[in-house]
Amino acid sequence: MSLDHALLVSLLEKPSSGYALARRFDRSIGHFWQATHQQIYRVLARMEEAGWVKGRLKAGDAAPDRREFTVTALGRREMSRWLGEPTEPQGYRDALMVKLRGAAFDEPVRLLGEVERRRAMHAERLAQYRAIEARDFSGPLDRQRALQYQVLKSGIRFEETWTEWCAETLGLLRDLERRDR
Amino acid sequence: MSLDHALLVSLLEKPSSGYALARRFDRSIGHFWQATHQQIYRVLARMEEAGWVKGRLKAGDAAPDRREFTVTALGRREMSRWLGEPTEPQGYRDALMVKLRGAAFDEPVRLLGEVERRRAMHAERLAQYRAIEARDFSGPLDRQRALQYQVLKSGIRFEETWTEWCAETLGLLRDLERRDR
DNA sequence: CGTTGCAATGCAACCCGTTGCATAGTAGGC
DNA sequence: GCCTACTATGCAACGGGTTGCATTGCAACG
Repeated sequence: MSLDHALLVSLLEKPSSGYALARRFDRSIGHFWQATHQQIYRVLARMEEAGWVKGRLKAGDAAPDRREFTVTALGRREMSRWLGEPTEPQGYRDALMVKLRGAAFDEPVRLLGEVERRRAMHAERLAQYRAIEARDFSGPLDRQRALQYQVLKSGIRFEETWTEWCAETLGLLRDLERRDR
Repeated sequence: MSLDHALLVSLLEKPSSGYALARRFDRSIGHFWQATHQQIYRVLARMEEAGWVKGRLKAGDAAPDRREFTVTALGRREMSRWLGEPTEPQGYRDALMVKLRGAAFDEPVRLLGEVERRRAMHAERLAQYRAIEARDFSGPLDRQRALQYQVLKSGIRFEETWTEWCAETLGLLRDLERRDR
């Protein structure tokens, strides 16, 4: 919800063009949020109309012209207002949970490959996060860095949880198979 | 994604009316998935047309007439087919992360109340899950029970992770405040 | 020089989820 | 007997996200 404010924060951290935002969402932030360029351009247009951001044409040195967006004073005020609002937790609906329950009406062992695949994916992400942690967040951190680190830490914790849970689930599935035979 | 299959599983576990499904989604499953009755009725209509489920009118004893849906053989086959498909992990985009990064451009201390509120919410959910665990999943479990328990366990793990992370975040925010003064 | 590829922006259409509203019947409170 | 509340179903409209396609400009490859 509210891609608007996610973009606002992203632009506060670094003024960018719509394209650059889309690319960045594929990387750092995008691990836990995905947005296509379409959404981004539309949201940017909406925010510009509302006066939260302002786009300036930067004639391309090499690439075609791009519109670089910066956050206005009004945008900052909106940001601040939004910070004060309460936010509800997002239910983490993952199809894997549904499949697990569904597997009771099929052969649970069929999920083995899938769960192992997922375990590997989460383990790999975890490794990526740890690499970022070591590279960018060792040593003393200023305020902004410290807060960014805390967000990264949530990613680390969740990927840890995922990998552990997947491993446990693999054990259960093998157990159920043994029981059936 | 694919509320269709979530409903299919729910109906396999227990044939129900649209209304009952909506209620159940508020409880057990709904902790990590929320669906309004609107969606549910529309999806049910779609699935009935596809022949995955069949609705039978049960003249109400007390309440008004309700249409109880059961899964057809075709629906079971679809379920089984879907189980074989790979599922991508759902990025857990939570506004709280965005706010934390945004707080770098405001007063981080303003988030204290919000994070504490969230910590309490997750702690409470955790307690609920643990209560369900003790009530419904102690002692030996059949296949279906065991799989349901594994889903519940993910809820427990994630809520644990959340509460711990929130507590850590509270520490950081207080730390940043001390630094500023 | 033409083709391929990528940076950068955008339109249009569709689907899904959300919100607000409507209805109809039954049960219980005052 | 009326009002409120709850069960049960549904329509309509809006907004956000997704997908597919289109365009312009530069750069590099053969």
